[in-house]
Amino acid sequence: MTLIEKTLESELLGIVKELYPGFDMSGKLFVQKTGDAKFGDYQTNFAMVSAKALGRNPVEMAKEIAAKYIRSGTVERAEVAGPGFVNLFLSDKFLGEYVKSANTRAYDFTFIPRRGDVLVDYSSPNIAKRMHIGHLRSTVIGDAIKRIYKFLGYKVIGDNHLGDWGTQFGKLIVGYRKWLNRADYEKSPIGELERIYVEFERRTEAEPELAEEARQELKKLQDGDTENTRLWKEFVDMSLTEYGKIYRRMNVSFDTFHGESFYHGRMPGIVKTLLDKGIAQISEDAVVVFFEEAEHLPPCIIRKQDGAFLYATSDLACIQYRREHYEINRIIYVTDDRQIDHFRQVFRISERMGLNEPKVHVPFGFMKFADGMFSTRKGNVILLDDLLDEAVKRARAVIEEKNPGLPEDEKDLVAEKVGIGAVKYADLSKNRVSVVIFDWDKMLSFDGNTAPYLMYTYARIRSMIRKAEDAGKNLRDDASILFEDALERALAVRVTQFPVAVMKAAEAYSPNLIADYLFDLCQSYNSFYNALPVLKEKDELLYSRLLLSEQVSRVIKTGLDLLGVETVERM
RNA sequence: GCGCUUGUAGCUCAGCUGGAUAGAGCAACGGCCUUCUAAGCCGUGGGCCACAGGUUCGAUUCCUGUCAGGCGCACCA
Repeated sequence: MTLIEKTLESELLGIVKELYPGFDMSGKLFVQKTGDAKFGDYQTNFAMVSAKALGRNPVEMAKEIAAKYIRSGTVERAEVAGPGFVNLFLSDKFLGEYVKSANTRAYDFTFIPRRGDVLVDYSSPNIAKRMHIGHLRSTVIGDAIKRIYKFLGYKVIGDNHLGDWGTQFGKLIVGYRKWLNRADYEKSPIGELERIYVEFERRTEAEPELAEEARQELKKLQDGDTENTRLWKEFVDMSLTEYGKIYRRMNVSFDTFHGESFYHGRMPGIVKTLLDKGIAQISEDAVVVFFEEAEHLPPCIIRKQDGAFLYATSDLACIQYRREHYEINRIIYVTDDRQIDHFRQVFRISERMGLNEPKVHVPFGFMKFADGMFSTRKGNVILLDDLLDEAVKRARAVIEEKNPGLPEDEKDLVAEKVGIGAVKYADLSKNRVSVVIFDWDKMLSFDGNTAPYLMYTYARIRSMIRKAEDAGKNLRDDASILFEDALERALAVRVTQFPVAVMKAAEAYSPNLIADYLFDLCQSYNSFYNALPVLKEKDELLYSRLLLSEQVSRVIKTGLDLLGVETVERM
């Protein structure tokens, strides 16, 4: 179905064309929601934006435009306000019908240029390390961005760019040969590998020759040494098995797992190209790209003195690979903001190489404790599984208190969804590009703008609809949505705002805009729910409110799904 | 030193490509369950939107500068 803004804009376009023939209104003509119901439901700033170019008074223009709305079926009345706003009050009939058909037909997003593939890089854990809460944000935000772009009709590929080729493998191979505890390794493979890694870091201070040994093992691995390759493969496979469990638990999925190793074969070619084209040069035996002073970027090392490749090399190879295998619409990288410079470097270099596809880095603030950084090396991490367990445990306790009558197995299921939803939403509802101080109580809050609040609103509606069905009052196709109370109307207007909220979230790569929208919708619904009875009303009003409730529940479910948060029918 | 980033209520944060008296949640206080799930709703108090200039009909939003925090700055990812 056509977005309400599009309907209103095309109507406005007709009016404006008639009033100001020949005027170039590109980029000036748009309709947006209002901040307050007294300013109508939607508004346009066209008069204010165009007055200067037309040499007119904006208020007079606004009056001319408003006057043309007299016989519109969509707009009941148009008012001029302030310095030249035209405030549009939708007709109840149009609004009711729009809300009634919302969600039953797919929204029409064909006006968005959606050609090609959107590639999203996210999660990207380092092999042989258990996932901890530092991996949460990239995983959850990346997954949501993927879902949001899919919803808009893009073809999306989610790629887990695994850290499966870094320096840690040299250290792991050395440690594996020297200190591995076989029994522990069989019991908890990644746990033991982590221990070895920490051991390596601990000993390096006293035995600096270990570092050199690790460098050599890494080089051997990168040159294809059989034994080192076998070990490497073992580490990767075991890690992926563990990650698979946690991704399933979090309802996160990927289309490809092309880690850094996947691009290894391309890296010499990348280096050669960069040198041949004069983009890179040899400096202190390394291959380095330097930037212009105005770019304010530090030199970027493409190949180390010892011949090994780096993160930047694999990212360039990755872009090249994608160019050959996809029709790239854009590439989206979701990582913490410490990598901003890295991606600026990679993007600049790739452009000089002629790899000009749009690329965007979506940075977020990394998470730390009040007293310092997480570090596998130091051992002060909170494992992702432990965080989820704690969340589920707390959710279980609340269910026990609020809804003890639920069957035990359903309590478990609901606790899992509520707990995990709360954790994911805690990250998705924020837009902060600054450090996040980890705090159990904030991460696992169930009040206010949280997943449990939204899920609760959904469950309430479902419960009401079940009760209606039990009473023989099923939803009716021929019901109309009536606006007897301002609360109903405010709620209906919010339902119409959903698709644009999704578009804005996509444009800004900010899932929190959907979270904000859903929270607002749910607050509006709960006010309605609290003030206006549904099942006690006479039929016409009962079916109207039931249908409105149903439509709200669908938006909540769809919206939460875009955030990767599941709903439950009761809680 | 250079660069990036952040600064909004006591705390945690929204604020939609510049829009009308700046919004939530938590915390505090006062109400609402014989009525559809009180994980809820209604109300009260709480703000020179870090500071100073500039652009604009209009600035929390854009530009410049200052101050403060965080992060990055050749062979980690």
